[in-house]
Amino acid sequence: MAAKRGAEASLESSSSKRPRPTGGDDSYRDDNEAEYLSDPAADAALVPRAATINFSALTRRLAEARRTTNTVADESSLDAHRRQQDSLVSHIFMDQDFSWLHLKPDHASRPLWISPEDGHIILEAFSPIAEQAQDFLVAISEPVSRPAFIHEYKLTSYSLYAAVSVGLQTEDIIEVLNRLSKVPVPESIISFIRERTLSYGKVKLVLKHNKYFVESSHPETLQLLLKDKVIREARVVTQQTDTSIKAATFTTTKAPVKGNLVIPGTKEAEKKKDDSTAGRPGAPAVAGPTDAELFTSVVGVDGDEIDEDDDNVHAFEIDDAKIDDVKKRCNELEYPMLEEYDFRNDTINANLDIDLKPATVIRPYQETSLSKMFGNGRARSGIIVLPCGAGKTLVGITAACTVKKSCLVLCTSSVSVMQWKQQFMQWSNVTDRQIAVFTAESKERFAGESGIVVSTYSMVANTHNRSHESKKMMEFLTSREWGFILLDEVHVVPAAMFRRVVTTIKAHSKLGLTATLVREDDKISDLNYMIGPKLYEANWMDLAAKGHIANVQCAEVWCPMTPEFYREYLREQSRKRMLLYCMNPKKFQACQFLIKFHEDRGDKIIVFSDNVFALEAYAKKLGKPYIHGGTGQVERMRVLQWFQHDSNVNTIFLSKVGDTSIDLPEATCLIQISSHFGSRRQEAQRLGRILRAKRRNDEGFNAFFYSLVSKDTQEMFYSTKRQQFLIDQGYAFKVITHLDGLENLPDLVYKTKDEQIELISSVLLANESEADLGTDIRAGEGDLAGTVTSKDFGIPTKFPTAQRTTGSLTALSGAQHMSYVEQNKSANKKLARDAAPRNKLFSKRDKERAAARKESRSSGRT
DNA sequence: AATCTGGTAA
DNA sequence: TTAGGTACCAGATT
Repeated sequence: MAAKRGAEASLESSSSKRPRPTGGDDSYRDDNEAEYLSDPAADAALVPRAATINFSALTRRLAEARRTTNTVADESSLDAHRRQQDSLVSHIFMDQDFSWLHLKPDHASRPLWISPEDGHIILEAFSPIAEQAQDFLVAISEPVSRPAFIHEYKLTSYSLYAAVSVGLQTEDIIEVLNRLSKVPVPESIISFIRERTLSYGKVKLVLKHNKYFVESSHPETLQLLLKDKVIREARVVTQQTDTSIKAATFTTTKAPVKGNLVIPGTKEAEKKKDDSTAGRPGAPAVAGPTDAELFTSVVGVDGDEIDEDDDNVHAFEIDDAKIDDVKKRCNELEYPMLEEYDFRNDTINANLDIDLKPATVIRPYQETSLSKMFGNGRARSGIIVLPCGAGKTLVGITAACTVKKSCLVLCTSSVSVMQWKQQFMQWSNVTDRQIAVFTAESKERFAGESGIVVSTYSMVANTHNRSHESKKMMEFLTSREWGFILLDEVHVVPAAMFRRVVTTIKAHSKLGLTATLVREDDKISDLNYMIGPKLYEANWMDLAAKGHIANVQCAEVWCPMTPEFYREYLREQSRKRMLLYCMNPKKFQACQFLIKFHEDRGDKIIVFSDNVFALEAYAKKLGKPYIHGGTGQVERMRVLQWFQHDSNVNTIFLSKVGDTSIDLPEATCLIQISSHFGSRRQEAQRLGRILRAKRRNDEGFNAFFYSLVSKDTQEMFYSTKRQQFLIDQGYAFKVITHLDGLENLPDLVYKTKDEQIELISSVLLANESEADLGTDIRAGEGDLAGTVTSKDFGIPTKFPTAQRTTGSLTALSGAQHMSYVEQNKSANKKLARDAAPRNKLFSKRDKERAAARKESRSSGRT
């Protein structure tokens, strides 16, 4: 509803130029305008001046609208919260005035806006052709944010690199872009695309007959590269030169075509089985008539075949020891090398006779991602991004079954090693003898010349401190040549230690899989040359809409701190603060309430706490089983069994172990009570734990994700950061400031002051040196008035009335960019100073702590 | 098995 | 608006 308004507003015309509300320099706009007006070609295609875009007007209107609908709200944190949201909206909407861009006459049917400033692209996701447009945009640009109605993408060097590597051509990109755009594609963008794609995809790194070749269909490009010192020195000059005439110094061969390569598990594979005759040559890998329309008809996913069909390619050999340098160097020279493996013509490495089981059929998006990988009949190295629960494993297995060579699978933990093996057995026809596991416990080896090895990054990356068996195994791994290496959770690979696996293992092609291609450091872009470009990235919302993954309702629950508790918080150092806000009794109660509520609905609930101390305290108090790193294997299994099969155990508590290293059964509700700072990855990974729960519910949500946040603490800030990834995927976080009925919950924990004090003292006694515990007395803060009712929360009746923040531009588009800063810090300090007499407990504790500070911490695990 | 150490990620 | 505290893994020891 609100979003509809936003859509209309964005088409609103604004006839007069107006100064940008944010102030700032206006001059650039006038310059641009003059330039545009002076272009007669552009003018001809234009509609009257009246139809122009004005984002700033839109923004202002929305702000006004909100102000009037929301008179109740006082100058409160909720208000400040909104202000913060506004400031987080992409600056396109705030600072820039694009009223000088001229709409095409039929702009209404075209879904794109393109910013001439920085290559941002705005997609109207409600457009009838949005889906096709999305396919295209995902191929050429980086998704920035994809909430419900308005998507934002950005053209970057890497995204164009990826586009070229999946076979798109420069002019096609420009043409399709122009077709989809409401305004003529700005010259600045066109030249950016030309400039970038010119060199991209022109050079390939190919491993042939055990030798690495730099290959290109443009000999002049190779010559250009050889001018570089690093590359020249890495070149291997063979005495015996090829007789080809075309480029005297290079080897020249026929470029391969896709021919009749068929990816198993696809519809095409089905058809082929029926045909008794040989497959038709040139049949497109992407048979999906689903995206046949706009995108494929214009561009053609296999466009590069046509291009290369009759071309010759040229190559020179390089020293395999210097591969990494060359790759890096090429990247710097803006000639990133695509890595491709011509596995069908590899006669050196033994084939591995595996295939998907006949009954296995892969889903359309899995097929699409694989077709990007195998589009030209070779295996391209790169990364596929799919949400958890969307079948990443099957994509990997299918790829392995397509390549049919020896394959190394690396994952992060030994648990997922077992899972991979199990999945391989389940989906494909590998035999037990062909697949080997290499972990701390078991060091198997496959029988025969070829096979699959599954291992962990740390097993392969560690150099010293190896057991004898491991050493021997590593020799085996490094000495042989792998056709295919599968990197599960690739986002970990840029880590200093793990990145070495890419160079120590000789593999012809690499496929990285991940759900969350983000890191909190800046190393994620290293993957571009270490592994390859991002070949495909699924839109979570799309998959949810189509029923492949669960439909999740996300909410952030604000739990007020009690005054005494908050006072402690203000006095404490950062480390202890964390414990204070984790153990906030209000949070305790909220947690209890939510568990009760969802257990009554019949949900299976997982509660996450990063903090083991808090984890234990919560779990014990609420009488639920828990698992953390220190929990023994036997105990783990027992608890998981209960959770899975016993209808009396519907809730478990998990520490960080649950993030990666546990094979979690299905759950439908997830509650987070403490987490690792601002890690977007962790947040997304945790959410992924409930995505598998796809009850094929036709309407509404079937999974729930709550973040419990102590109000007015740093947690608010981190929480905002953490959500960013999910918000960009289109998830909307609702803010709940009040859980209705919480006070009336029978046997509510820590209801009385006495109980709360008791909690404090028991905690202090138990664990003074290791961790501090929060304290508190009683909630006092009045909740802020919100304006939206529980209906907006999407849960029928009975659910606690949710009060949440209302719109803002982001809300209109479905996202709530939430931001929180501690307001008025000086006031906080004052509060701490003027603190009423603290509980006696504290002064005693202070003394004790001062004494204990000298002693080094003797903390251990439980 | 339980526990310690060292190394690693986020 | 970054450093550091925390938990996990592998390997070795009794």
